[in-house]
Amino acid sequence: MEPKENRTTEEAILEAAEAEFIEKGFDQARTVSIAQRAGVTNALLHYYFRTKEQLFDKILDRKIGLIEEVVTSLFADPDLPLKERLTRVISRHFDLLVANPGLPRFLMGEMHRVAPLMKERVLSKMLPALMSLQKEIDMDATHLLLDILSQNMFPFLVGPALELSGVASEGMDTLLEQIKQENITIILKRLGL
Amino acid sequence: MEPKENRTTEEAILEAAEAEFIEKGFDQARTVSIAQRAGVTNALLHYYFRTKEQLFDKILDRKIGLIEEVVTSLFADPDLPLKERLTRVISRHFDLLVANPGLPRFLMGEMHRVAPLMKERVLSKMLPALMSLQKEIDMDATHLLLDILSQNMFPFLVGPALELSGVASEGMDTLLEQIKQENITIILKRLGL
DNA sequence: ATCTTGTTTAACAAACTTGTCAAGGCAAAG
DNA sequence: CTTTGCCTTGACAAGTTTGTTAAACAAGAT
Repeated sequence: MEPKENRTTEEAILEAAEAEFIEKGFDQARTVSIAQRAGVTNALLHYYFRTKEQLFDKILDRKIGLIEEVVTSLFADPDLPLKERLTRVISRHFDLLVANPGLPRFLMGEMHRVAPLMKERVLSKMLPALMSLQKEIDMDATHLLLDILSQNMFPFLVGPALELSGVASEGMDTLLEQIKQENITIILKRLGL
Repeated sequence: MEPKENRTTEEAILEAAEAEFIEKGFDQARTVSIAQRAGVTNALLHYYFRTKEQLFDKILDRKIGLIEEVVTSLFADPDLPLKERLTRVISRHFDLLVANPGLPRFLMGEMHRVAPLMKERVLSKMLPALMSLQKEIDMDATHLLLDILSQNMFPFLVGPALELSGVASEGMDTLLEQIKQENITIILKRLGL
């Protein structure tokens, strides 16, 4: 018999798992809670994904994939002006975070699980881009990249806790856009661009 | 009868708890493990500190206290030149992190527990200093402060994971000093100082 | 010496969580 | 219709972890 076209339940579980894991982190996430969210029993969850960790890894894979996309954008348009390339990287990275506001906190909290995969899949792809970038700037390229990540991620790390200095959700869109532009300006200014 | 002078066991438990909590976070921390580290039984731990959460709160109090110290240094020498004051704040904050390298990761991971206490004890004290600082600079003072925190904390957040770009522990001291000076320069340059 | 108060221990229970199992259901193939 | 293979379920077991309890212990007060 052909594999039945029952992606729905599997997808439902994956979506529920993604929400739960990002919301609560691996430790606080409960498999039964995920199953409930997906509208299935816990046994079914374990039927599709043997263990909690395997389910987690599936989710992690998805998210790392998103970051890979941004990283590969470092290669794109290799003969565009440096200023323009950096602007795009910062912008795309920030947009990624806007679309996944919980991602920074999730990755940071699960760093010990994330690091190996990150090193293997992302850092290796980043290396050539970093090497060529290094030829164009004075400061250490790795350090620059870390600063970009830092500056972009930090609002999302502290934001949920401090409610971004009391700003409600109304002006959120414009505030985020403002922060993004600011981050771009700051990085470019540091390189004298 | 006067309270017996048996601070030793209580302190031992507190120290063990601090190590365990910062090392593993609240969820992964085990009360029995803390008790073992302190060389006592788990029952004794619960005798001194009723619950795991109460013990955690005691530790959190200590750490928040450290941050309070740095924050209050914003008030110190109110008629020192702005440049000098900022330099001191960045420097003291960075030194605090050097002395407590696990603190950023700990605070970030436990943000949901940290945030309320942080808001009440630290942010309130920060407000007057921020108001007066705002009169002296163009950009948003809160944003500036977040950037300072961001820039200082990030190396400690990603450091343990990436091994700080492969740098071993030998050159660590000088590397940290280098990063600190860099952070100071970057912030000052942004303000045109 | 005995009482009292704070300390310490071993054993225990209660709750929670992950993961398994045996059995039934359902839809297409034969 | 029956077989076959995936899907689904309820009940359950096994392990962990927090927190309690009753009883013993040490030492100063009376």
